[in-house]
Amino acid sequence: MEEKKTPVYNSKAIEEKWQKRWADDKLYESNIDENKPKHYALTMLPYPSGNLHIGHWYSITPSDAHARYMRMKGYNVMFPMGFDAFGLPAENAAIKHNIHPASWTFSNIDHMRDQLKSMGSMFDWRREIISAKPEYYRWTQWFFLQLYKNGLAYQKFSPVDWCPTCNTTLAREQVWGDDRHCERCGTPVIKKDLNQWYFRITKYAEELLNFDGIDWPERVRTLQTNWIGRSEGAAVHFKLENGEDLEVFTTRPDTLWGVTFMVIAPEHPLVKEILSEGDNPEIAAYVDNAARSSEIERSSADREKTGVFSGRYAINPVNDKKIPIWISDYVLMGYGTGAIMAVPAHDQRDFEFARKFGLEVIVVVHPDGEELPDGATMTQAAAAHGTIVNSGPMTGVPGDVAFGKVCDWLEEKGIGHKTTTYRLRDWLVSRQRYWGAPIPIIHCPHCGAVPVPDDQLPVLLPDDVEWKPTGESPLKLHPTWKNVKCPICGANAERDTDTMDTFMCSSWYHLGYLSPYFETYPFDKKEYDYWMPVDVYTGGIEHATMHLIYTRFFHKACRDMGITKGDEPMLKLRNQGMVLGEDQQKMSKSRGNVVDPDALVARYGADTVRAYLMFFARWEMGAPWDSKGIEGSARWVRRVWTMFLEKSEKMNCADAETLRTLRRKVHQTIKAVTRDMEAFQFNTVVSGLMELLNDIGKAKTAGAMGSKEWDEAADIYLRMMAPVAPHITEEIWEQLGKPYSIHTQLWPEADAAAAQDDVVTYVVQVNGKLRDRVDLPVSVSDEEAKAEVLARPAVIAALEGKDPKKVIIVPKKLINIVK
RNA sequence: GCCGAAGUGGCGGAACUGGCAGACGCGCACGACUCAAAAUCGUGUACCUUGUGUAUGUGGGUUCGAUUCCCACCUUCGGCACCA
Repeated sequence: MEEKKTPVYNSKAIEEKWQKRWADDKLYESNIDENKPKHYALTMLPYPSGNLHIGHWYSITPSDAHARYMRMKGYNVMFPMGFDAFGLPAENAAIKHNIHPASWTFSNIDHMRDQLKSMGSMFDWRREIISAKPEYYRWTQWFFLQLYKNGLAYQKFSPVDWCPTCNTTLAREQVWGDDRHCERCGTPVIKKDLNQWYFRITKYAEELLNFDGIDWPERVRTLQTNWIGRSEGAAVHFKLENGEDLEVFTTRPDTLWGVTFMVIAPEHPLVKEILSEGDNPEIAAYVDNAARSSEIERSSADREKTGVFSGRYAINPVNDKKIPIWISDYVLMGYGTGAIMAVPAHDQRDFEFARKFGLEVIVVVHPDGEELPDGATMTQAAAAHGTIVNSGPMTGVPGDVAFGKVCDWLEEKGIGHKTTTYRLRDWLVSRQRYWGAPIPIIHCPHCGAVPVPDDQLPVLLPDDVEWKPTGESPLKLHPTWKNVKCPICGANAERDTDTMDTFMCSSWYHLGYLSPYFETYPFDKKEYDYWMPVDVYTGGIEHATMHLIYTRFFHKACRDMGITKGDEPMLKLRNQGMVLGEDQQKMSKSRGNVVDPDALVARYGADTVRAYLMFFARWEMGAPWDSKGIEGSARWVRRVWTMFLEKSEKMNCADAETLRTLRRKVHQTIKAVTRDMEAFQFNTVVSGLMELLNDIGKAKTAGAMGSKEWDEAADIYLRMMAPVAPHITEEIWEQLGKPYSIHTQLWPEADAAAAQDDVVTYVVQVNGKLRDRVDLPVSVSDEEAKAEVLARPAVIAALEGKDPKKVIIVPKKLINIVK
């Protein structure tokens, strides 16, 4: 038999060929085009750790496929990429290998950029930004100064985890073990108070709770709402014996008459005052110890309560009762005022504390429908909703109005007022590290904190720094860098030696892409007006509370300063889950379960790796890696190759029904795949295409190749597959003699008439159990369907001669007979 | 501990608005091709006590009908403010 061999699918050659061609033709460069609707697709930029791992591919590939889909839908799409290049790992590498963080970072970036290019993604590389470049961090510093000049940045003393041996601040990941010791030297960490910069994100707490006009996942909105943690309550002024004020925040002012003691955080100013007034070893020891616990430990509800009596008393302003003030670490300085009124009868934590230290318990709420609890004998805090008792003027007030009545009463008496508190804390931006954007402030003994003048930005990191193995910040140790003249008075002054939290760099990188390293402003306003806001933002769910709140805050603050427009930076957010190792554990070098994408690309080609990553798990869920499963995607990609390029033995001789069925399936698949693309359900995009390929294969066997239905199927199939597998589809497209490039074609539209089924299968149930299936024409009426079904032998048998009580008909789907 | 999410065959997953549980793929089995193997193609594949049978983490509830809604519990994963 004479045979014309189809060339073997060679992923490497094809991918190199098209990647070069696309770059040469500037196929993915995105420029302002007023004639097209714009689409700004943004995906979270990687940290240049050295190697792209499979998680990056998992995040980026579907984002790229969706951006390609939007382009085929007719949008002018921008899909940029960059590197979030400041951060701790570079500094660790510097200390460990005695290499400059910049050289470590930039060589990692060069490698990772090549890896990113191997994915065949539609990045516009002209728009790349690297946050560690002076041309970028110049504007990070400029933004800091804008926030400062507009009263949104301030300095405050606050504690950091500190290693006294290494003489350095430790990040949470550098503190190990239950005894909280330094990862480098094992010394137990201590807290150290440093004067640090904060951004006033709490000013925007209320607005950040509002998600109107943005399409963000419910779970992210919930996480952010809980993170911000709005509580309505009252501020109440207790008096100390010396007449000083001690303010507490309470969500339950209606229980004020049940207060039997107060608790203040170990960091509370009153504690410092007590310690400064004389030796108190017990309190000092307690405070030291509390400083060594993490906040997560301290806020654990099931932790054994500890505390120490302060020796002081306060006066409850509602009844002039003298109550003891205790110090305990279950009260956090960062929430409310760092002082609480304790109502042990109605709060479980207060109750445990009272029982442990033998403090009084007074019941002030009579829970509805229960016996009045006895403070002396109760074994847990009572429900706090019911009628108020034992509460002077408030006795007898029903629970549902007590809150409001007490607040009014407090305001009338001038001892308190209704207020709202948030769990959200201001954003601490100072880092005692080298590899970050220097805080552009000069500290002058006469003028205070003075902004570095705009024309002197950026404040460059000095290159000639020394790396101590202890991790001490080289900016502090540099002999000359910090010494400057005050820009206002000319006196000898010092630069701020701290750098900024890297979340500051990533709060505005979406603006950086608009016009990278623009010289006169952080971005070109023309580009801003065209591209912003971001239309789709994709990235990991782990960023739900921090980065994604910071960037919203940053945008709103900039809006109020006249820099940005609109209320939100990112209209639509979609998050992916995590790819675990084959052992179902988080991938990490130490576990040895890391999957290397380069090896997979070398073996299977980027198209197969892309297809598998989109197919093997629900994108927003993630899943463990399965190294065998990728074979299925490899087979699919190869089958597509032979399906459309290899001539069939039987050509153009299929019967009409085969062709009609083929066409129906093609148009049904357009509907399904389009719906799933819109919904970010990439696994069913690929499975839908696989299913269609199976049907195309049957049609090919039946002789459909060469028909106009076949040509339409091939054309539509390749266009739908192009976002998933951009290289192979471009190659087949070319070999079929179609016009370059497949990626500039339009997305196919389903023909509703062609997609219409001829028959529908009714599911027949008796009492909810499947008893039969009946194929009926689509045009059948409910009554006709019912008659057909009741005549079926299986139904007659199941009814056992009884009359149906009820027949439920779901049109075109199901008939359930209730007997 | 707190906040959030998820539990479906041997495995990853599918099931659109409460309506056929297991699409698609992996794996496995058998067959075709081959001297043979690989690759490819084809067929089959939830379970059992084979029947008006059981089954979507466990136990309850709502409903004609529940993987889907409600309640309680268990397990796993993400975040918890200096990893990014």
